Amino acid sequence: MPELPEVENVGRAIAAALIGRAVTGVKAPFSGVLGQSLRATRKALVGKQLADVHRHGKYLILNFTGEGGGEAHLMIHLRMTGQIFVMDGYVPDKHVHVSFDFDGVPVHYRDIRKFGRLVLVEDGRRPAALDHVGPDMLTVRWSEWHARAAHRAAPIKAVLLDQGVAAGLGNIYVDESLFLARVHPEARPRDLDDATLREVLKRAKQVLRLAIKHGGTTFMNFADFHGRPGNFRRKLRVYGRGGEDCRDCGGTLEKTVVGGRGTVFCPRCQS
DNA sequence: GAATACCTGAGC
DNA sequence: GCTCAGGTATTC
Repeated sequence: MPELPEVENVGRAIAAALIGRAVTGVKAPFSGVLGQSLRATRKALVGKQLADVHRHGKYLILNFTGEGGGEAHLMIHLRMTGQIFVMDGYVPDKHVHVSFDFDGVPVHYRDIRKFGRLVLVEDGRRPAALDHVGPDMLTVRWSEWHARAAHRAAPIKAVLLDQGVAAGLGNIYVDESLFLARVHPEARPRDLDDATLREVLKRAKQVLRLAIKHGGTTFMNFADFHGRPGNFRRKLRVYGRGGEDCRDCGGTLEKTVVGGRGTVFCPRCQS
């Protein structure tokens, strides 16, 4: 499941491989993942070159510029199973829904569940589509996050997943952050003191940074650009380990549902 | 603020 | 053949 670290790595890979190259063609065997028609997408992108790649939370925005100064901005959200491949010899299968040609370099968008979207937007950094999305989790300041989160009565896990508070955490890294901060997923932010909340934010940023460094987590579907899995999975402390031993205290990790999501935590360490 | 729709593959 | 997984938009 791509969350902020996986999206960051995809964005970096796209930037490294494609900046300076122009879109020369777009095909879409399944155009349902496009926010606009294939025709409109072609019209906006063909002939323009990739100038930079911007990430906000789990959203990527590819910014294009044309010869005559025209611009286009393609916002990508991979949701659950979206992948982008730029590999020599890659043969698209039935899950590849859109393929771009960048001056002869093929770029494929693959998405088993078709949840992801590639949408043309009007702005390269803060399009209207992101109005309801909070600041990026990696860079949000304590004061800003505190103002948005500290009064909330919902379980802290739900608040961390709420992209309107701060954007980027998904189910994996929320469970990991709360374990590292030693906070119970059902604890309510308004009942927690500032030192504890500060610890949660600090640990969330720490786990995101570390996961970026390790190429992200491959659990079900994530693979980088070249088809390689991320290797953060072996660093996971709780996610996917329900019923197994806590790596800190040796107790048994518990699996429950919080805010409608599968949740793993250590009842002894996170009290 | 909670339930539902969107999808498909994996694992019973 | 059924259930589960889950990010987000939408709807109650």
